[in-house]
Amino acid sequence: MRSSLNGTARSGDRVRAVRSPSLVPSDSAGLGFGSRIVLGDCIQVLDALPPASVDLIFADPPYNLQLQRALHRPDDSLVDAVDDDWDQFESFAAYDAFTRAWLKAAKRVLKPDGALWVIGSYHNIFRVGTALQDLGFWVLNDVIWRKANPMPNFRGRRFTNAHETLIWASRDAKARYTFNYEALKAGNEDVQVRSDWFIPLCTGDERLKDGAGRKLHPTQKPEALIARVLLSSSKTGDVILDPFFGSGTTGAVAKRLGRRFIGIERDPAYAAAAEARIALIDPLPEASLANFTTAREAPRVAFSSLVERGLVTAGTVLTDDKRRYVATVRPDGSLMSGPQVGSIHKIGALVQGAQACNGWTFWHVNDNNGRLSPIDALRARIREEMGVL
Amino acid sequence: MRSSLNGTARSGDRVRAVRSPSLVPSDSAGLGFGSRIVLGDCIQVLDALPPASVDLIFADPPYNLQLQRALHRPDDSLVDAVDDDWDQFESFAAYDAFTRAWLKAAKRVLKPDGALWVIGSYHNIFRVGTALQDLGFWVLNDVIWRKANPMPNFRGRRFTNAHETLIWASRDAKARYTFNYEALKAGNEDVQVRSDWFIPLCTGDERLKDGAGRKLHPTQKPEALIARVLLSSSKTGDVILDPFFGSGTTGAVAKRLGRRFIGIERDPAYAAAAEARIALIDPLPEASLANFTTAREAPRVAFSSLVERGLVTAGTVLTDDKRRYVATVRPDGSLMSGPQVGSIHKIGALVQGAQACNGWTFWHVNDNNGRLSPIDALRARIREEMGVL
DNA sequence: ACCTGACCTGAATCACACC
DNA sequence: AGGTGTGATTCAGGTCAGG
Repeated sequence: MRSSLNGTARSGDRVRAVRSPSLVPSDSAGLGFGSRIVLGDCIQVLDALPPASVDLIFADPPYNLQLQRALHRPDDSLVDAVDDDWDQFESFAAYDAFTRAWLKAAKRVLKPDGALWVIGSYHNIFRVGTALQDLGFWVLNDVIWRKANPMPNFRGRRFTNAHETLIWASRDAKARYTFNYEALKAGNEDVQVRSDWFIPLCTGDERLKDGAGRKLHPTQKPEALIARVLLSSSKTGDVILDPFFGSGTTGAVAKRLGRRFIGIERDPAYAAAAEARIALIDPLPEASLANFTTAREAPRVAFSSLVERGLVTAGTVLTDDKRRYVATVRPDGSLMSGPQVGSIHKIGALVQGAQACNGWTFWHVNDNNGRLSPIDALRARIREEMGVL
Repeated sequence: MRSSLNGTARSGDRVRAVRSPSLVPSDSAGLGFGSRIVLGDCIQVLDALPPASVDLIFADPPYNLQLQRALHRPDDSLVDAVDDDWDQFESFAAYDAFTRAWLKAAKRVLKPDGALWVIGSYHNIFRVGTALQDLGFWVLNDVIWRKANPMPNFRGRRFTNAHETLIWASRDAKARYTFNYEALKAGNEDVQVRSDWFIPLCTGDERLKDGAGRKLHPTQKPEALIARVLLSSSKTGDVILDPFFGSGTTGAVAKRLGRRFIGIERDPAYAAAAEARIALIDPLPEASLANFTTAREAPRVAFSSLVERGLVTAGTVLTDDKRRYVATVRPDGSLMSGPQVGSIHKIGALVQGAQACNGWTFWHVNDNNGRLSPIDALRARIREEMGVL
């Protein structure tokens, strides 16, 4: 397999562009001037690049998921798992060795003031972060990608795995890394951008499909995520390197944002799809580059947050407006009526024998004057604090 | 077993309860029955506790590298790349050794089905997560505490560090850990709780002050955060251990929520402040804390018992809710569909060509009005008779 | 054109009691 | 202790067909 990846390379030159490996920057593949996709093993390709030649690296390495068995949704449909060969490692030690090897090679090609982003999940991100630190990278932030629409936990055995983690690190502690603070703040209603980013998954038209209409790549990232990475920590004209290029999202975003890129990918099918994808991208007019706003928070408020903040205390007895029914607040934000436990809505429906009930308007607390006040009034106070109306 | 929890203090031990190290559980310090604060080094105290005696551990370990002079010698630290900055490697190695030592000691005192939470930031959480995995803990989720009111980044050189990371891990991959899924969902608008939690910092009256009005402890965590941890992954009466007790937030929340706790703290001033703080806590009313039976835990009912009791008679034809499939009840409680005979679940799956099927909710009978009613409703009547809801 | 509802899908470490 | 059978469990958002 490995030989086929670079079998066309000349002796002593394992680095080759998918197409037109010219010696000067060109754009015959439509990737943008100075940009290219290189087919091959990422460590070998990195080792063949000149040292200190890259401004920023974005890496989406294998996560080393350790899936035990098939998973079905409650409707019995099968979850399309990431079970590709490239994500299989024998042990944590094997994964660590792989991680240290590519990080070390990546560090060599970074300019002295360069920086690196890596994305991962709890399966691998701790290994990556530890390796980074051991190799002398200097962590600047860990950033949370909060998924707007994550896959639920179908068996109800854990919290919804609703985020992934990115680590942003400079080459070393002395590096004068790029951070476009003012532009980010200006695009964020004049508030500093936080370390938690709320961005939807890559779905719909943005998701690349194969000939049969199936997803081309199992882990394609949303362009909005990469755009925020590049806009925050690179400049126009910078060279961005992605050692696990996959479907080429980094290249697509880099081209659109006026950055150059080097994408390394060992699967020829992915590399070809990426090339075709990126060729269709039109760079944005320079004037328009740095505008993004953070997504609005979902205005949903959990009853449990009222309990957490002490607006309603556990043990409080709620009633309806005519004091016909009662229920007791539990510390987890559920309600109890006799032996029944459930949400404010479920228990509201249950005590009335109704199909459904809006618990926010149904249930009331006694205010200081002995008058009843709906819990919805308390929710409004939380929303005010959140800045959401 | 419970008496042995506090029967190990001997003269010469550095393990000592702050007050009243009695041989039986007591509450002379007002901490709640079975709860206590132990003064001493966390590893030594952990080693003196009986094995497999703790349900849940919550740990907020130090990450300040200056604390390392008190750390233990490196045990199995990995010697790796030769070009690393030696000083830095040394300090990380010392932190790793400390982390592995306390995690190993913590694992010993956990019950087989116990679990552990650790909180940290990008300075230390990767080291902790790696050590956890290497020691055989099984990560269940990483959870993001999104701070409602984080400290801004004053110099404008990074993203606002607006979150901290918690790792929730069971003692090992086989552990049947506690997760109060239904109650959490009920308190969250009937939507399962995600891995990102939005909670304010500990400020105002909740923040403990010293005599001069300065904050008593530099990293006091909000009670709301700990409450969500304990409510999600422990039961009333469980023993919660906090090896870095500090200002005693874990104890305060545990007492309020009807859990027992063991707090280990090496600073007598913190331990004393924690004790005083916790003594003032009133546990919530028992009515709001009662454990309840979830659908998973409800006693099994055999379909044959419905037939035996005449709730369904042999020969009845069952259908699904859309009357697409039929099957006939046999006197032994099995179903027959054509030539196939099997359980309500097996036949339900078979007629649909599905992997699995919950026969209780799939199959229906015609009630007196000619409407369909799931056989699960009949099971509920049996469970009522049994006194279980 | 617009609405409704059925159907599909996403980096997932997703049982457990009983014999 | 290993094999077997029961039976509990999903959210947001997109597409697409049909009215």
